[in-house]
Amino acid sequence: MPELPEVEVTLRGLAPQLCQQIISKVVVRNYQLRWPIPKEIANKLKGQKILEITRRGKYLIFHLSKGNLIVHLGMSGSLRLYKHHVELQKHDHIDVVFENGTLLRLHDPRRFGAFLWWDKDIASHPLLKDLGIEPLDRSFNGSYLFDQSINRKKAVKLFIMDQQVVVGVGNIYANEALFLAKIHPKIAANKITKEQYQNLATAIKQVLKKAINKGGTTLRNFISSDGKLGYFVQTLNVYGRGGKACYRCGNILKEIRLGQRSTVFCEHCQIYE
DNA sequence: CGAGCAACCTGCATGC
DNA sequence: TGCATGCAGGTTGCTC
Repeated sequence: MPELPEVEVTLRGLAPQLCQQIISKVVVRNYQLRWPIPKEIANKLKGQKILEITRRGKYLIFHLSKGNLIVHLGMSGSLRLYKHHVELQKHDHIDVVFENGTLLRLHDPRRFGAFLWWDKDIASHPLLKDLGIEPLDRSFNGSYLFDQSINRKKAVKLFIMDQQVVVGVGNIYANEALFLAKIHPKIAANKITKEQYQNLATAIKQVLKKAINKGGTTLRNFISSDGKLGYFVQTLNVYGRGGKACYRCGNILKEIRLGQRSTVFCEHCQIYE
């Protein structure tokens, strides 16, 4: 499921319910995620209070009394809260039970997610320490992208999906943002002007914020719901629309592969030069 | 630095 | 109906 907006929506759904709650039990049914879940995780987490939940890129960070729980949803993961008993579904790998009876359940069919313990400075974690800036921060703007692009010859789409440049821009929203900014995905990053990067930064913020807001509208269903969160609620201009007509000019949208990822764009609106 | 690929997994759509 | 193929929103890590 998740790009940044889905993770942010998950965070907003969980935080009000879980902050100040104390973990009474953790059940792990499958330890094999992207990295093996630490064997001692259940004992480690038991009795700890959730002080705060934050997000860094696509990572969720549960700040506990004695350290941090880092969760990544990978390609297919989701976290859901339940107030009452529900039937176990296939791929429900982890349950975190709280003293007030609330259940937090991780579901992840492809098991590309992560569930890790870290009791040192959170910023120093190997998975987090090299991450780029947050796209919704003020410091993320055209000048930043332009400066970062000096000497970078890779395709601009891969450049904005590089988590060391800016976090949270996944394949769907990279396609969408480039369409909005009228930039061809294959242009070398260092060939793009500062003005174009200003448009691109604006487009990225716009696409992400819109998705978060749409996800937010389904938040009321967050608890014990089977409704799908976030995705595809907003209209996608290009992603998944290869071979169909461009909404802006009617031209047939082209689909190519870039870095093994599906890339869709309009050859008329997004000029390659 | 960057392009390309393989890997980690399951589910789903497609075509024969 | 069954089976093989290819693809999917992420990320690491290797080769050349």
